[in-house]
Amino acid sequence: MDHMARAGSKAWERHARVIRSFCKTQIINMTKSYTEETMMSSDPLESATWTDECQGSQDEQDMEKKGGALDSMQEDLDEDEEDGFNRLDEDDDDEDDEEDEGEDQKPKRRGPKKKKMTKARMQRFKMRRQKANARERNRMHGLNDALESLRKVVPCYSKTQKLSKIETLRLAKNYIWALSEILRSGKSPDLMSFVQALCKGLSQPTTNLVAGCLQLNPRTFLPEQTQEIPSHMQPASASFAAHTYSYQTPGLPSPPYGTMDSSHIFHVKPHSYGSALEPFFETALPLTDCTSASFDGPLSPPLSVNGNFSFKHEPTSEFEKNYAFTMHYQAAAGLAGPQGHAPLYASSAPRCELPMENIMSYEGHTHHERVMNAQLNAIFHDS
DNA sequence: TAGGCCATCTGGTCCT
DNA sequence: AGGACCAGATGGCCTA
Repeated sequence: MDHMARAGSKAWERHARVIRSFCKTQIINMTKSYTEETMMSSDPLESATWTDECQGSQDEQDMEKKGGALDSMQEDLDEDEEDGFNRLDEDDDDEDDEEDEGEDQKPKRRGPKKKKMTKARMQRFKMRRQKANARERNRMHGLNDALESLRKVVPCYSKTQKLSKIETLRLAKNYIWALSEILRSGKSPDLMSFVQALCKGLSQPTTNLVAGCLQLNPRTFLPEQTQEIPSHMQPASASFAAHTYSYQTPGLPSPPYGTMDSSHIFHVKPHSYGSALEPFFETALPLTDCTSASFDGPLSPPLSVNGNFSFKHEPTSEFEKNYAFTMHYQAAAGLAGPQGHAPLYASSAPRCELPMENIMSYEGHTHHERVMNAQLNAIFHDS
């Protein structure tokens, strides 16, 4: 057993030495490559086999650079071959060097029986690597295309202010959940709760964007950190909160994305929570009159998503109040309560008829608008 | 200038 | 063997 252990140990040390030697060589090669790569030009013939996958000048530049690095590495490896240093495929059963092991020994020349990384093999390796890179690029492009498709069907789309990948996924998840909840309950939600559901777990800029797309003031539905849910909110939206936040996936990254527990959402100041839709309802839109408000003015300007709310001020003029959220609000005033909030999916909940040409894409993406109009009309119209 | 986001390369793993 | 998928590393770009 002792003999076997020693033999194993020796074999392991031999293996480790080979690895150390290889790593040292690779580090030297890579260092050389990176210092030379800016001076190297890529092989046009080789590049031609894969630059057709490239979709932009940036890609081409990147790939040329990397190709140069590969060529440089190739040259270094060729040099190493001549020096006998490049033994990538060493046989582990090499017995003739047991006596000259040392900690800092340079890699020794091996016998001719060792396999070499020949130029042909290196060439094959390079080609394989390049093909794999091209496939990976295509795969990621496909993934990005799919993500772009997703961006177009979630309720907030802008070509100029694209949602990030992670925000797109989160918004899509929220959107799916909200729609599912509507299907499950068969009831129309109130708009604010719907927006809250959409914005759950989103960063502030994305929340701004979504809110702006829906022409809501984020301040009215984004809570502050330290306040509690007003008790008088609970009949109206607490059930929604319980629904909405119970499915929150644990372990979301820390801010800016946040964990979005319910306390994070429903911190609405007592004096303001009931005014979530105030800018839209309080004056020009009598809750019982769903036909009086209509506005055919211009669309609002593009939103800023730079972290500041798009609506930094409450609408002051009748024009703003009317225009800020042109909607019809059918409410059973008595059931909606003084704050105008009814249970989210209650049949008596106020129904919103949203002129979708105003609330969705402000960039005139007609297809997207059609899709979203249909979807949101279905939500806020008679269910 | 730091941090966020992104594209790309790369090596590993699994599957066909 | 080769392709798909994945995650880590890296560097560029942009913005606050």
